[in-house]
Amino acid sequence: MTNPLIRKLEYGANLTDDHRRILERTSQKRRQVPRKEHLIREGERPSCVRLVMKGFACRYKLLPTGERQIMAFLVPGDFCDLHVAILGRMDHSIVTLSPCTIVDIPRETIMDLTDNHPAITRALWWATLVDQAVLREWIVGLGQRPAKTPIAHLLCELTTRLAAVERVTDGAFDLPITQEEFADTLGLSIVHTNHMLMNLRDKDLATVQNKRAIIHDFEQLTRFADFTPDYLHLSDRSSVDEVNRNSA
Amino acid sequence: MTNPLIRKLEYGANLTDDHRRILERTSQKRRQVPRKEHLIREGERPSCVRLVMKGFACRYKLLPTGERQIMAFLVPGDFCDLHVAILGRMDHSIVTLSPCTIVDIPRETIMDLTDNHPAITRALWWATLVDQAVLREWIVGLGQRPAKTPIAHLLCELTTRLAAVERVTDGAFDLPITQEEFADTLGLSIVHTNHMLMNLRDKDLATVQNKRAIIHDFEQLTRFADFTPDYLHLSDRSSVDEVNRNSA
DNA sequence: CGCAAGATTGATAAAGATCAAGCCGGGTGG
DNA sequence: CCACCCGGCTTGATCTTTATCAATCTTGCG
Repeated sequence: MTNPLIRKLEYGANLTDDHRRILERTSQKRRQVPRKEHLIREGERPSCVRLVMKGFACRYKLLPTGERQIMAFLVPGDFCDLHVAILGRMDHSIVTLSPCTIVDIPRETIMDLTDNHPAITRALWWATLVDQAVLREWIVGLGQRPAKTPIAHLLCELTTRLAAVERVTDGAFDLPITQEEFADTLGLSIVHTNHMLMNLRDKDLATVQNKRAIIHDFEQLTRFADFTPDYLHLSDRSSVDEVNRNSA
Repeated sequence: MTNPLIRKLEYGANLTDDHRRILERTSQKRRQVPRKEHLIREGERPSCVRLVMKGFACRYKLLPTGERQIMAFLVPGDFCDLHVAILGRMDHSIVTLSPCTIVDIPRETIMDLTDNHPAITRALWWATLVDQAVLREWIVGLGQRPAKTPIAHLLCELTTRLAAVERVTDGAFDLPITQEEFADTLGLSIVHTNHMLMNLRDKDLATVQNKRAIIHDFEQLTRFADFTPDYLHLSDRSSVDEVNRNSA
């Protein structure tokens, strides 16, 4: 399995073998992190930038009512905190949703990359802009009522993002997200989230069970969710096509 | 009144007089745009980057149901589409909410800045990361129930952002946003939005009327909305303090 | 003056929350 | 090896929030 960071950045920049070698070198020293472990907490000023190589994590914020709002899912190839290199202070926390393989890249390495490799800088820049586009799309989803659509939309998005880093086979992929975590993402109660997921199952669109998602009909699901992948800016459509083919 | 772009970027970077002069030069050629005019539409690939100098605009997306979701308010000093320089294609539209003064900066000028002025690049980078943090905070707000808090939170945010570019005097500022636009932002009906705004008025926290917002008690309002300005990364707190002083 | 956009008010209906209970599956200790 | 226990999923009943529809009011403006 290829390096998911490199795999992802290929979509946003024309990398040379040289660039690939440099990126490969930065993501050498890996470590394992168990489930439900914090990767970073609100308020911290880390000296490393973390990168997810394997597993799922999420950004979240705790509310004074004790509820938590999840603001992003991090999948292989995603940076946890590239932005703190500039902003300094984390304004939210990140926790693993499954056992993860993490790479820590020293801030100096990032600085070196951005000073000396414009193409890589551009690629990293691109990655954060895609993250931004995803946030905008989530806002669109959360504003929506009724709640059936957003959950289907989220599944479409995850399918597409994971396909881009080759984590989807035969229209199915590991999805270590509990219904409570879905609920915290969509701002719904657990009960209602359950209803919505069963609704998708009843409609033969997708089954989310046993930490695995099976997309029965991606075509139909995208129509149901009014999903268009353009905001993910994965102009190379091959992986998306692959999902279509496999779930057909 | 100073250039709002420069005023804002001062929060994120240490600019020299040289930098200020360069930025001042890029934002020379201004044009007026009436209310409800599109600045850019989904799908376009503009050759200029647009910057708001005066007035309000918003990012939005239209849903197939005909509803619209507003994803960001643009105030003086904000870029409309800095990101298309990298991503290429707009994945949403931008429309003015009031008459606006706009600056068009050719893409080449931006490229020149990013090639030759690392400090300015860093400042622009910082600005987009702050935009990203704002999007995350909106997600937190939209996930929230009941809906009283998010609307108050939005008012706190606008107060703080506008104070940072000196658009707040005596705890009051121009706010050319209709209740329908608030509704499209918060994912609420117009009627309910109206109730929530009146609720804030009844509580003597804030009055939004006649395209103007009056913050009666910023201290109380922030407590009510559980607002902390840290995500705006305006580490220089002077303008925030000013709001407090003036609305006291 | 009169119109049109926007704000307000009231009555009814639907979406979704909350509370409560039962179920299922897999890990653990006796 | 089996009983039990716990986290997560499912189901049902009731209650709150918020939408929808409909009407009236207010205000800026030509």
